[in-house]
Amino acid sequence: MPAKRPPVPLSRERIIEAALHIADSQGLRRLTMRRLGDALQVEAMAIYHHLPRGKDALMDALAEHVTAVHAEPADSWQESARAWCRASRAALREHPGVLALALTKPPKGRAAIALMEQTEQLSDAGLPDPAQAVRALRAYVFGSVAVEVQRSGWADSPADGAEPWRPPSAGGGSAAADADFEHGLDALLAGLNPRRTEAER
Amino acid sequence: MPAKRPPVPLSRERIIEAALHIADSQGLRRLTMRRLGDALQVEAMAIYHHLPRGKDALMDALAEHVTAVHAEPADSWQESARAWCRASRAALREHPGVLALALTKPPKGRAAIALMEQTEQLSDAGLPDPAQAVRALRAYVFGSVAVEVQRSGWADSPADGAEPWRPPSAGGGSAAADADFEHGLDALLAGLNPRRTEAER
DNA sequence: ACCTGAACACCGTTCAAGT
DNA sequence: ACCTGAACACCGTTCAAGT
Repeated sequence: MPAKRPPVPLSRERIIEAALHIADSQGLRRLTMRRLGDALQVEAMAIYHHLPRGKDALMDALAEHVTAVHAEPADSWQESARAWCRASRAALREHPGVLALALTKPPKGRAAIALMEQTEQLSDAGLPDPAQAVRALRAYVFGSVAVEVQRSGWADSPADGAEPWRPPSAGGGSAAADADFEHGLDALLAGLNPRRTEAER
Repeated sequence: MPAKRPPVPLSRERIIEAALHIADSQGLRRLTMRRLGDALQVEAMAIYHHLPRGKDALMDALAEHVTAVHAEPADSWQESARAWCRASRAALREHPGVLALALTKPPKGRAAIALMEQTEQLSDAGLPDPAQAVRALRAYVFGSVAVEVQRSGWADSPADGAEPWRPPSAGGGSAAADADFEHGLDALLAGLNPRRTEAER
């Protein structure tokens, strides 16, 4: 019987991946340094070598991971905004276990950079207050995902599956939620428009 | 020297009040059964007599407390909706320490009842899909409070004051946030309107 | 009925030590 | 450089016991 040497060395990425899996399948309160070590086939203390600030650093990294979305600028600012709103929603929905962190922790690192890029895209398109527009769009994504995940009852039974998460498919399920999201997004984008009609007459 | 007998007996209300104070001033992660006991001048184990399911029950109670807002029905459904949106926002802003719970935990008890009341108010006003309207309004409140609290950097320094919380008053502070909120709320309410103009012609 | 004390299993983090 | 083992202070929760 061959002696087991850790096949793949520990890394920040592998730690975050494993942490997301635990949080999504068992809930944030069960995400523990020791359990995380077990999942990675390593003593919990080894994690500190890759995340020096310990659990706080882990929480920050999780929030950043699920919140730092990048989307290529499109033809119109509306399409650009639509793209990263959809991407943000998808990322948040995929990881309900860290949603509380994502909605609550101020953006840092790559998340903060992504925010700046988005603001710049809207600024280049000539929007009068691009920062405010980005805030409004972020608020929309945050709010709709929060309500959707709340409604799914995820927080009540976070121990069912190992997969990312599947909204209750029958009756008021994912398709209706998607339609609601797109509909509200359209309305918001229309509201953000520097009302061309008014200026033209 | 008179012997100190606990002056006021422990109660569910006093426990929740103290817990909110700790969460808002020090952060949710520092809200501990033992610390809570200290704040209440009692051994931690005494709390279990009033909250049998322990810390889980406490978390539920906190989410419910900050999320169960009641507002009297007004003349129009718009004014009713405006009233409880404002009340919800105020309650959430007052307690940033439990915002993560409020946005994440499915509504129970008085919170669920408040939701039903709101749906009924919109239903009585003849809105085609009152449940969806309530969801949209809730999402709006959740999202705007989330970005506002995030922006305030509260999660980065939850140890500064004992008072509920004061948004950074200078430069993009509370007044601008209020105006943004009202403006967006107007737009949303307009969008929810069963477009009278279209039906009339 | 309401609270305490001791106990148990578990947690985050440190530090010296191993390789 | 990367990981382990032992240790420390702290945590949630139980249970029998006190009043």
